[in-house]
Amino acid sequence: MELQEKLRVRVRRAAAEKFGVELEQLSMEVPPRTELGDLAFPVAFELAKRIKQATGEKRAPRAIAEELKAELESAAEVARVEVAGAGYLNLFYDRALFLARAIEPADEAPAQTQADEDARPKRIVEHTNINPNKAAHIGHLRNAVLGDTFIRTMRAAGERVEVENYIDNTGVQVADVVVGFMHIEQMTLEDVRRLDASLPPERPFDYYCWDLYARVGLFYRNGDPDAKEDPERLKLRRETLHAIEEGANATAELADYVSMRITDCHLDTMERLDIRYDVLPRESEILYFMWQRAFERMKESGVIHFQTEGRNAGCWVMPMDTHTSTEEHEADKVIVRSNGTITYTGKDIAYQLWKLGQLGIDFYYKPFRTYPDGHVVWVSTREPSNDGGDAAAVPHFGAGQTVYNVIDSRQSYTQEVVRRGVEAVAPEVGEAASVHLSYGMVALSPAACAVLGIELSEEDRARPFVEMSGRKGLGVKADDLINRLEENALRETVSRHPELSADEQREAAHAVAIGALRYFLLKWTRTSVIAFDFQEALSFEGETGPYCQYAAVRANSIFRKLDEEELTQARAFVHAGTDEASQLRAVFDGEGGDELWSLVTLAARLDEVVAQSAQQAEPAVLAKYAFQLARAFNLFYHRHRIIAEENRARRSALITIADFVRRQLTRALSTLGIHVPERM
RNA sequence: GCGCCCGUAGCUCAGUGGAUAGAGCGCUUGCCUCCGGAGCAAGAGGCCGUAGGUUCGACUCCUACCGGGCGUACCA
Repeated sequence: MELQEKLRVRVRRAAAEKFGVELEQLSMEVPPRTELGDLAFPVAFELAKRIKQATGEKRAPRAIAEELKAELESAAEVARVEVAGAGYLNLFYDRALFLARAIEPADEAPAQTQADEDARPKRIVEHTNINPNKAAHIGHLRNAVLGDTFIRTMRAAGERVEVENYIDNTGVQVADVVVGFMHIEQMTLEDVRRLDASLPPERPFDYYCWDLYARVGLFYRNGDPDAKEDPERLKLRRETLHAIEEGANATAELADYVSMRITDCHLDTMERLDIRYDVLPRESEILYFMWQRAFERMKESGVIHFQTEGRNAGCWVMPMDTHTSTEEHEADKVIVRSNGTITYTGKDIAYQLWKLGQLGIDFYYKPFRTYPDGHVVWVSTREPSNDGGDAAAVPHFGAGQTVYNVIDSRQSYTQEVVRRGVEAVAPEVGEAASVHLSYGMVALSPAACAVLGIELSEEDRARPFVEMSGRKGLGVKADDLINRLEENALRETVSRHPELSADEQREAAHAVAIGALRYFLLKWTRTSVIAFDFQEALSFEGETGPYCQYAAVRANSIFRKLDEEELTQARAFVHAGTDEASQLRAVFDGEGGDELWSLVTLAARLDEVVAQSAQQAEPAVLAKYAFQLARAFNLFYHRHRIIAEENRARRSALITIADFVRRQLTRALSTLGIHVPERM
């Protein structure tokens, strides 16, 4: 990276000296093939244009490139420079020198004190956010894996990040399940507790609620899925919702039990995927602590007003000039309903203002769960905690500089409203502080529907995919899919490695299953809709996580057979004097040298790919890179007998390259949340 | 109607304004002499939705059109 910056400066200086052109921007690219060079500057095209503009003189890009060539060639790291194509300036590194530098361990970052850490700008990422009323499905998994990987990528790029998982514990969806327990099953809180304790581990509480939630949907329709909802029965939902908001009654207690138990189940599911959180802000506390202040600020800023006429009479609304009124509805967005209750969007604005430190208020917290490594997830509470021990131990949450909300693209309108609300209340923070990390939904392919035994309507059959629906109980549960992946991986591991203990086999199978799942969810760019297909999701071959893991495992097996001493010697050879360097150059210049070299430059690109992936908030960039690197390594592995190589220079090169690539690949996978097992 | 997203190989998808548009799956054909075949290699397969424009240069940017998806709630 530093080297590239140095070369950039040289080109810019030469352009100024020889042609009198100051280039503010200078693009660099990687040539399509190694034989063309390691770095290309299309600068001559730009210069030709600028010279013509300034003087009217027409100069050939190739001739311009020729004039710049010498300046680049004089750099020590550069072996040679060629002018190619219509006028590219293509640069070739000194391969021996480059390899020696690439394998040097990165400088250790100086240890930070807590005070230093607290002073750094904080990014907040909110993800998962599953309604706590049923088991998580694969759509929720895409959200969580995307969010978690984005966090890992930002941390790898050196950022300070806080992870939040918003719990909508007082919403309609929770109320629906409570209606189910109370009015379909005629259960009290004690009954539900007893039921929960009696459920088998393979059909836990969140699974039970999944089915119950679907039954409630039918209940509202008097048992006919195609019928309209019965207003009498919907009244039960309204009453339940009201009781939950009121608090301090049996219904609210049941709702609290349900939502927290389900949240616990969700955290269990996410823990299987190595996904963890710092804090769980709940809607109940946002309403209790944050709403009044946020409401006042919105009124003061004039971003919302009280509507006295029309369809929205009696509501507090935010005008949305990006939208137009239609026959069905006004363009304004309702924030407070005419009955005085607050819409989801209203609560979301309050939450967002808190996340950006704009309300000057905080929640109370208590520990929700402690992970095996001691990390604590906190949950917001109304009262100071007395079971949490030392209040000073609570980290300072919120007040982020930038907030990323991982939410699917169907909610982009709501997110736009939130952003505008924040911008109006806190112009100094502005719209830029709120980022909607939008992604496409996970739908079911026709084949997946067939597997699940879902009967499709004629209309649905004509479509490429079918939307999942929690309300209808239509979808693939996250734990079911993970279970199937683990079963398949275990079967494979047992047959490949009968010599391993059962624990080791299970551990390897788990790593493979998670690798497969995380990679499957990350390989698509954010905007694309995933049409979920079992065969594809369960595959361990081709462009998959296990393919990448396998490459790293094979690399590790080389070093199991090699002495520690041999690696040290190989590295010493690469680092040694001019004589060894010229022998190394000969290796790269010899047959298959370009292929070896392209593997080195690809592996060396990890840091810039991580930076790019973080900057674009696009984990797929890193996922594709990991796959590409694994593919290149597999080819290398196939072509070269590393341990058997007798030529000293060649052997040293092969060993250090294999070691370098496995370290970079392992780091890339780890940033994707994919662990490399010992054997698989 | 309005807003956002998407049309690239048989299928599913990558593709910073730049050089010969790539991958996986599927299909055809080869490869265990071992550091692991969850692998490697080769082959077939493309008016990059259509038509204009900008540019030295367009899959990429702009405009129009055609086709698809999702929003556009006093649901969350």
